[in-house]
Amino acid sequence: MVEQNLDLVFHALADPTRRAILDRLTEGEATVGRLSEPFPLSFAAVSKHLGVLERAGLVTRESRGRERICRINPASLEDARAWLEFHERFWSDRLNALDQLISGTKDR
Amino acid sequence: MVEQNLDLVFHALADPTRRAILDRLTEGEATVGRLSEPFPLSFAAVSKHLGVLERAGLVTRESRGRERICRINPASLEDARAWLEFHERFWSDRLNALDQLISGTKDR
DNA sequence: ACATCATTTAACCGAATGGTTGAGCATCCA
DNA sequence: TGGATGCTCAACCATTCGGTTAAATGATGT
Repeated sequence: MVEQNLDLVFHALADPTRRAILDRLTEGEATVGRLSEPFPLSFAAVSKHLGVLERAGLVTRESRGRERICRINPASLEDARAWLEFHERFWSDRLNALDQLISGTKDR
Repeated sequence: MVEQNLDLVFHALADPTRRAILDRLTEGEATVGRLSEPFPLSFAAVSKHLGVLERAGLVTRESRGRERICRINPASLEDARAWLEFHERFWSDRLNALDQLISGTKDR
């Protein structure tokens, strides 16, 4: 559940175009057309990227007339950030202790 | 540079097997063989996963005799965590302001 | 009604991913 | 020396990915 969500979120974030889209969305909501402007990509390609972001829960698309306006949904980021923060902190805290432990016990 | 590193790190984290490997490595260093034990995968598959993690800078492999011992390198996580934390905080801070802005320009 | 605009969907393509098996390379040990 | 062990590399396969163009859907405006 959370695990699979992490798959989707990390996968979505692993693409520079998608991260750029998210960056752009931090300036405020935008339509698909407006979002695709800065990219040398087809309209459809950006729409696909938005699909990936939406499936990961990072972005919501809402129909307004014939446009679809996109917004960021930071909630999904929280899972990923929590995972990273936990692991990073865990490792940082343990690093010295681990080194000592390792050199003392050898692998077994 | 940082951007490309984010590609590699997020991509590496987008796979449950690789996250499990990282989880396992938090318990201490381990050889490739030991790491592959809990997975219903071939040895070579796990070795490949470790390659992905290593290329992302998340893991280091060091030869020790005929074994290769793997360790976590939390430094690379930092980039990803920083990216996420910045964006999440940015969005959280902006969310209310955005809502107001939006409901001001359009009815709600 | 009609043409146009905004967006998605479908079909397709080349490249990358995640997996396999099997060969190859060091290293350890009897 | 020779055989087993630990691991990587190469070749292969099916699936997914990121992109394209073209057709389809749906709302707008005249």
